[in-house]
Parts: sequence; structure tokens; C-alpha cells
Amino acid sequence: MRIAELSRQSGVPVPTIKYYLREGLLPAGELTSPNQASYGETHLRRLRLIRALIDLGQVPVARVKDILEGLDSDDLPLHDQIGRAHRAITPTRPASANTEARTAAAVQVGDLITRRGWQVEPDAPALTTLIETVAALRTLDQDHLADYLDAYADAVEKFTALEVASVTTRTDPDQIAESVVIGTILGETLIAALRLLAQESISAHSWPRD
Amino acid sequence: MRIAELSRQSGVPVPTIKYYLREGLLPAGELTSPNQASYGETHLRRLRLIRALIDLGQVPVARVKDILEGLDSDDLPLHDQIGRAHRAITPTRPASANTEARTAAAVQVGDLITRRGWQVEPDAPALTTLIETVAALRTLDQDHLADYLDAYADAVEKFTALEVASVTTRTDPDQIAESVVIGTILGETLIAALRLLAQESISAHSWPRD
DNA sequence: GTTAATGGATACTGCTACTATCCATCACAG
DNA sequence: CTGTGATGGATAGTAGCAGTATCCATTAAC
Repeated sequence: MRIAELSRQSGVPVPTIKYYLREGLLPAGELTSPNQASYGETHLRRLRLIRALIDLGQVPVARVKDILEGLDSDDLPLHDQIGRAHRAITPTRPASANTEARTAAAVQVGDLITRRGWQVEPDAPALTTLIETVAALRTLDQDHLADYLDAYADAVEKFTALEVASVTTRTDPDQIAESVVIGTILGETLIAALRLLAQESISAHSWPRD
Repeated sequence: MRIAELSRQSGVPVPTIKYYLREGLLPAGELTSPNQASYGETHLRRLRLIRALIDLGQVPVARVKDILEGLDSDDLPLHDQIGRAHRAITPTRPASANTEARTAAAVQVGDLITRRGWQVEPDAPALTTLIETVAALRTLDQDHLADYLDAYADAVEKFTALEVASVTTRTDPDQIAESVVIGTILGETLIAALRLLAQESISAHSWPRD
């Protein structure tokens, strides 16, 4: 198929497809002549994945590129694929000052991780976010939320159990990697959306005409 | 305190504070003379809230303004405050085409909501996201994840229960509104970070040297 | 009484994710 | 075999966002 058809089937405008080609998100089509290329089913699938990560997962284009390079390089350990996915959805923070609140939060989070027996690298991107968030909650006088960390962790472990179960339905290594990446990123979108719906419903119940 | 002190205590550069003042995120200080204003504790608290929403919650400046206006307008029903918070973290999507996958996803999500007895307005921002995400998962051949919707919803209801319990520790209506907003937005950041940590730990267990 | 900071206004910047334009082919209908 | 429209590739332009920078006429503080 040529680019117009690819555009029609994916719903992505031709100039945008060209842009993804330029940025190396999408592999070039097979050249049949100096200015004619043909795209196949793989291109369509890849394009859909790109759009899902960008539109639903809010992943920046540069991070999408990272992820796709990871998926394309065979034999990359699954743990690294997950790392890329995590970095894609965790903005790198400029390491805030080590205030009192931050130090206390770091201790609390460290305790939680030990208590749970989690194995977490000390430079995990999510670690900083978690510490920073707990510190912010305390600074904003919302200790009640920060104090529920364990209960949150309980519920969160359910997700990971689900995801592990879900991934193990696949056998092909390439498919596993893709599932892990999509699950990590779109899973978050899914959970966030579900949570908002549950909240809205609860809020309608609890304060019908507050 | 004057602007330099506010900047020092909050860690926000003076030009940025001026920008927030211009944008109406931060109320003007009390003018003591044509070119001298004094800021108080409320300004500092507000500034910290702004930074938390922007840095941790990834809320765009314009949405932060929405939220703060909501918090400032007394007597705004809590349900509306929640609505603003939800809109702040749910990007408005340009309503994709009604493909087959989308329609099927809409049905599945509708069923889920009925089954759970959730009360959700048909134009809730999270609803579109959820439908779109389920549709994307199916298009990307990740049905296994989409099929676990109910299990996800189970775990998600735990969060809302936690948040309701947490909010009811407050009595002052203003504080409740603030808690709801912060809980909604930073709660998501918290959950996402915890989930990534749990994932990393599981992945280290399951595929130590894959 | 000089030096530095302030409030307020206006202009500029860097980044991201596209769009638009151009052009020399090329496919294909008539 | 000729004219019309699409294509690949390159380069340039754009819109929106979140600040930064500069300027200026005061004013605070030593």
C-alpha cells in the first residue's frame, strides 16, 4: 500500500506520517522506485501503536522512539524494555532540594519498600516521583493521604499480579515484550480512567446536592 | 514578606512568580505603595499547591487556574470541584471515528458501569478515555488486558474507598474541597509511581537475567 | 543619598509536535 | 504518449505552552 492508503487506514494525516518517518518512529517503506515506496501491515500496526502511546499514553515522541527501538532490538532483556516504558511515562525531575519533608518522605518510602520486600533500584525514576509526592502531600497538610501508603500499595499489587497473569498468556518473546510495554503504558491510562469514573460515581452518591 | 522572600521559601524563581501573578494563578499581594506589595502565608501555601499540581500532577497552567478558581469560589458544590480536577488531568480528545472497535468498547464499558452500579454522566471526560483505551488495546491485539476490566475495577474501587475515608477526616468545607482536589490529582501520581515500583520489583523477580 | 529591589508592562526564548511548501519524479487514465 | 495527480525527500514555517528577560519609574534600606 502507498502512503495515502496507510493514512486512510490509520487515520493519521500524510504529513504526520512523513514526520514519523523522518523522526525514525516508523521504518521506511520498501522502495519500488526512487520516489515510490510500499508499506505493509507491519507499518500499519506500528503506526497504530505509535498513536496509542502518544494519544492515550501521553508519551512524548522522543520517548516513543526509545521504546520502539527497544522493541526492535531483539534479545534486549525484558527488564530493560520495562525500564524504557517506565522512563517514557515518568518525567525526569530536576532533583529538588533535600528539605526536611523530602528526607522524611524518603525514609517513609524506603521503609515501605523494605516492608514489602520490593526490589527497587535506587535510581528508579518512579522512586523520586513517589518520594516527591509524599513530601508534597505532607507540605500541603494532606498527611492523611500519605499515611495510607500501605493500603495503596496493597491495591497496587493487585494490578501487577493481573499484568503478570496477563502477560504469561503470550509465549513469543517479541509479543511478550510488546505486551509488557503496552500493558505498562496503556494500563496506567486504563487505571486512571477507571479511578476517575469510580470517583465521579462515589461523589454523586455521597454529595448529591452538596 | 516581599517577592524575593516568597521566592526563597517556595523555591520558585521570581520571574515565574510574576508569571503566575499575571496569569491569575496567584492572587496579587497587598499593595503597601504603588510598587510594593506584601505576600502572606496564604500566598506561600497557594504557590506550593500550584507547583505540586504542575510538577507532580502534570497539570497545564490553564487547568491549574480553573481548579484554583473553583477552590476560591465558595459554595461551589463538591461535585463540581471534582469535575474540574478530573478535567484538569484528562486531556480532551478530538472524538475519534466510530470504528467497529470503538463501538464494541463503548458497549463493554457501558456494561461494566451498569454492572457496578456506577453513576456516570455520559459526557464524563474519563469515559471517552476509557472507551478509547479499551478499543486501542483490542486493535493492538492485547485483548487479554481489556478482558480484565472487572478485576481492574475491583482494585480501583479500593482507592476510592480510601479517598472517601481520607476526606471525611476533614470537617471544614474549604478544606474538604482542597483535599478532594489534591487527592484526586496527586493521588493519581502516587498510584502510578507505586505501580511502577511494584512492577519493577516483580520484573526483577520473574525475569532476573532474561 | 546612593544602591538594590520591586511592581508592572512588554518582548523574547526554547521546546514540542506537527504543517506547509517545493520539487523532481513516477503511476496511470485517456 | 501526454497530461494530471500522487509520491518521496528536503527544508522551512507554525501554534501552543511555560516560562525568561528586559525595561522603567519608583521605593526600601542602609
